[in-house]
Amino acid sequence: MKDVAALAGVSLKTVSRVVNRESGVSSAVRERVERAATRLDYSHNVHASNLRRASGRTGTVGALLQDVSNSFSASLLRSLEDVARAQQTAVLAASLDEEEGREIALVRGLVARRVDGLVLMPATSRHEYLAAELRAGLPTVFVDRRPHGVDADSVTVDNVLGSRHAVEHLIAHGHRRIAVLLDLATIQTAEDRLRGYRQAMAAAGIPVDERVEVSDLRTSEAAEHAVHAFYRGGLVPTAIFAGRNDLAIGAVRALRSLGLSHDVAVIGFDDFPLADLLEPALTVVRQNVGQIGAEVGRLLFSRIAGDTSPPRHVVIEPTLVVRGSGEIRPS
Amino acid sequence: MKDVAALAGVSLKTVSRVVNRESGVSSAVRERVERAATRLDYSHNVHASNLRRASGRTGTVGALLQDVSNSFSASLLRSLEDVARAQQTAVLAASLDEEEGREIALVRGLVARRVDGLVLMPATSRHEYLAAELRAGLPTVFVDRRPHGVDADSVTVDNVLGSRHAVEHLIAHGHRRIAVLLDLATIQTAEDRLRGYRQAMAAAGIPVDERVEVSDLRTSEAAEHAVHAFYRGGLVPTAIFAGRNDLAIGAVRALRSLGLSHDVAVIGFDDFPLADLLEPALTVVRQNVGQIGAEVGRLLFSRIAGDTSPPRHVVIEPTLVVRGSGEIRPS
DNA sequence: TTGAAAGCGCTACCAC
DNA sequence: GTGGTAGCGCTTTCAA
Repeated sequence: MKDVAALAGVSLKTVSRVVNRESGVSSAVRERVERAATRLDYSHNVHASNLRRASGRTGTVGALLQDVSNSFSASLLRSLEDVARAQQTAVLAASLDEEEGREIALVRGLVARRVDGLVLMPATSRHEYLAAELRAGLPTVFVDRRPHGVDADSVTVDNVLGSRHAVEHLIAHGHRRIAVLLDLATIQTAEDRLRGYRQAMAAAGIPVDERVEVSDLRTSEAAEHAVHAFYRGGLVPTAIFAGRNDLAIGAVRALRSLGLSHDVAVIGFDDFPLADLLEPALTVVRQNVGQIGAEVGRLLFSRIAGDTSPPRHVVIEPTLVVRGSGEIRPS
Repeated sequence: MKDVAALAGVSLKTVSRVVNRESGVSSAVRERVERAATRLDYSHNVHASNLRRASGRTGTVGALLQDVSNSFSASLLRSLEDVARAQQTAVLAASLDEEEGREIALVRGLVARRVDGLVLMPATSRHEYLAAELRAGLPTVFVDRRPHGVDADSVTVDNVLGSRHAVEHLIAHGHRRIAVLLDLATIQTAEDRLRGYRQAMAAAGIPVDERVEVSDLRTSEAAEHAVHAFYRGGLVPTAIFAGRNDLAIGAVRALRSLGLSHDVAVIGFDDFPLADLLEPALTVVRQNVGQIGAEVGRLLFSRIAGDTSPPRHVVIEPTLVVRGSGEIRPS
């Protein structure tokens, strides 16, 4: 910038004015400065700029998601990005893979980068480590999972409700032996989905068989093995409720290889591309990701803009998307 | 930092040493400083730090992809993230949606943020606008599409080869009326895939019917309409080669609704989750995304580490994954 | 082992 | 309209 000023024969401050499109520069001078800037390949340094700037904004937000390559996180990132772009803001994205240490280290990194805001799909179950930042006013929105031990904005889905509806749907179609596949028991959404399952079973007066309640499934393959184990072990559930989309896929794979895909009902939690093209098409509990992402963006940027009202907790109702696999009757 | 120094009764420089874990601080002093830092909720400001630092690194790289919510871009982002994390580097991710203006604006933004490196899946077809940055030594890796008008590292897939293999495979199964669905004709990968198609047809001595060569398809729905149009128009291809994964999905949808999914062969370019669970399972040309991403990361960080050897162009050979839909014979 | 002063690239503030 | 000076939060250099 010094060089540009020298070449254009003006002061530093004038170059700064031109670069920032401030008013009060004659067009002759402006043009001279711009020519000098191009000639020297000048590129503005926003970090130096922000360091001195009153606003303190960096035009960057952080998004810590479960895994940017899974369709739920990826879609969320995309909708956040769209809101951010409209606010001239860039998004730092990272995957946590349910690793608590990674979450804490990454949050520290983002804070050190002075992000204007934070979107967090936490891997941790206690969030006291964020207390200082929240007190200092760092705009933070929890997504998919609520904050624990601190208060902050959140956008979540009513997992208990979605899960209960799914299981009620299966029961209404005549099922009583309904298996449930779940993620790590320590993850709150998994716990809520189990609760919904149990509520529906209890309401229908069906005793729960813990041998068909399988938790801690981390991958599609794990779900596949679990389903194979059911039938090898003679448990023969007539319906399966899968508490995450890849677990549903694992279940479908297992049923295919067992030749049972048209005999055993399946409902998955969380929709995904192509669920409608499977045979039978997969009935799912849909979380409206676009709506969640837009809501997260709206909340985050209203905080960044200075909204200091008490934390808001947006709860989105998932909907059952009927496609076929969930309407198979017990044989 | 000033406050921490005051509270700990030491100089600024000493606090800096402690924060950066430099040697030459007595453990008594170190501990006093650390206590003061925690008490004041001190958080290091990496931007101020980097401003003065000799290395000039920011520990941030930019990734401009086609759309972070599609599975190809998302997987690429993920593998890049894994390499970056190992280098203590964060990733700024953004989607271009094939918009040229967006690409140029975002590159400017990333340069102004002084990213250490850039991964670019360009929307533009000419890249002279990057010349100054490349000359200045900004580590840049093109992915999926080669640079034009400038020289820079690239990791691409041999699209002509992959496409030719796919069409040869269809021809070997007895097809002669093979339709092809493609993205925007201006996108180089689309053009290459068309070339591969034509090479295979020419080599087999099959005349090309331009009515079944459909370009400029942007969405799954567009592909679906195109396929419907074939059969309404009496063109009745016996096989379809789809030059992008969502176009293949659109084709499958159309064939389903026409009741032809077991009569017309389909091969898609680019694998995706669940392609094996469709009925019939989808035969695809697979681009090994994990390998591409890892290669991109390796190249990028070797440049960041100071490797100034001439640009390298890594070309990855795609492979045909045979699953069923591509082996249907003409009826 | 510790500290003082200069300066990274830029903008705020006030003077002309 | 334009420019000088101070200073953002930190690291560098060199001296103690």
